[in-house]
Amino acid sequence: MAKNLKLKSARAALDMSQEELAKKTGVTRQTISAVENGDYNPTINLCVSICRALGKTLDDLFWNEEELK
Amino acid sequence: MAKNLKLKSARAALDMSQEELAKKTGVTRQTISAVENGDYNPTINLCVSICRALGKTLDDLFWNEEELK
DNA sequence: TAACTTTGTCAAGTATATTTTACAAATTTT
DNA sequence: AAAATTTGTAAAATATACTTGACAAAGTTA
Repeated sequence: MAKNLKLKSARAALDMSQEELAKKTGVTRQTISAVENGDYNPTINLCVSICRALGKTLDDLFWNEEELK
Repeated sequence: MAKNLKLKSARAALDMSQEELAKKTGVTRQTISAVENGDYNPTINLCVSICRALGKTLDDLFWNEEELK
């Protein structure tokens, strides 16, 4: 799976560490790392929590228009 | 968890059965039923597949602006 | 350069998403 | 009304999301 660079940069834009984001979303730092690196397939609830913590929407962070698999 | 009525109605608008949607998204009919009825928390990949099958985006079907939990 | 923070990763465990099989209720079609 | 299709649901099994603990590699700050 591909890295999620949109997520990574949205977090960087807020100068927030993976640990901080993890705490805000109620999940582990390792989980945030894995999501950013595309190591697996998070649940929609986690995706929504991440979006809320970063002031973004699902389409902003988890939707890729191009890759029409 | 709440029912996903946006999904249910998007599918109805295409006159597509749960079975058809299940086939298109590579998942079981029961899984589609469970997602529509809010019985659990699907993975983002499944949500994206569903969106693609219905010609919608994640924000269309899985984002609720109001409930700012 | 040395302390400190941040990030990647791994292995073993737990929780839960998804499958399979199956049956009944509800809806639609004939 | 009967036949056929669609949907809800349930129990047991499997796959995988997520946790915990831990260590090393980068990156940042003093």
